[in-house]
Amino acid sequence: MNSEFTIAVHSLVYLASRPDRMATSDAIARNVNTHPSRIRKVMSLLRKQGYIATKEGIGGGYLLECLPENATLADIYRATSIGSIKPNWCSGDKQGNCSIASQMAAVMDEIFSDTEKKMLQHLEEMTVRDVLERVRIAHR
Amino acid sequence: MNSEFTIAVHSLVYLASRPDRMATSDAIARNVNTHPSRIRKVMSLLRKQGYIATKEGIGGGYLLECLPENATLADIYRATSIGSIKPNWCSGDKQGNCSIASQMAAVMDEIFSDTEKKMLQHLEEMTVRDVLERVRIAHR
DNA sequence: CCATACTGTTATTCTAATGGTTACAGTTGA
DNA sequence: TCAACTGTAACCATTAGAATAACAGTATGG
Repeated sequence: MNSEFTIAVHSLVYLASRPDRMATSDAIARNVNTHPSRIRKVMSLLRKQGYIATKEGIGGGYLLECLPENATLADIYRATSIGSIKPNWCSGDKQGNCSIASQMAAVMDEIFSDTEKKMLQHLEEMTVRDVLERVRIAHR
Repeated sequence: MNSEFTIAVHSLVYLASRPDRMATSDAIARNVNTHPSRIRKVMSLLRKQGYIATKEGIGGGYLLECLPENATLADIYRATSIGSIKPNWCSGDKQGNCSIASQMAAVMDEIFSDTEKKMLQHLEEMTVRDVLERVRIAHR
């Protein structure tokens, strides 16, 4: 799996932990330990789904728009990494006349897509608030 | 996810489809569309778990040792790709004193590991025989 | 017992994916 | 208008992944 999911979850948890629920890409990047530009790219995806709002200009940054208990990890996964469970590489040969070689890629595709759905059902049960809780408990 | 899982499933399905349940790495590689050496590497993993037997020397190759209806995709995933759901990249800074930055990696680790377990529960319900069936149905 | 046809494994090379960095235009408030 | 932000795209560096080569080990048939 793609690490933009990790970055997105971390960023939202970080925002949720702040009293004003705001931070700049720079502050988030320092906490996440990556480049501000990468944060901005991921935040862009989250903004398009309405989980955060952006304020440009001086005193700007990112603001958590949703309640931490309403943002599920499934939402975040869908916004950042859908399809990433499937490897890029495909086996077989679609054009060939062997039934296995020609159909395997399509069948595996279905299997990966079904598996991802199950994964999402599980991620549906965890929210940004839950993750923040877990972080705080782990910190003791 | 790692494509060795795909190669392993494809190879086992291919073996299951053969009347004698045998094939050389060369024949499997042609069907899967990769290099024989890669097949041998993956088959080595499957052999260690007892799903196939190897015969070296002339007339040798790989033999399906289990019943196709007993080999689940979860078994194959465990043999080839366990842990591959988790990205290599980790956020935060374990040494730092911010509770979020220092704990996030561990919490995400747990989340990925739980998610992988759910995935395995789903893969548990599909066998090599089922995949072969699906391939045959898709071929019509 | 030797030539042949296999597997097992490691090392090397090539390619694609990923993450880091830079650059710069656009936006906003003091 | 300047300074502090975001939005994006482009580029570079690193790493992971796949293909290939190489060769030792093993079994079989002549």
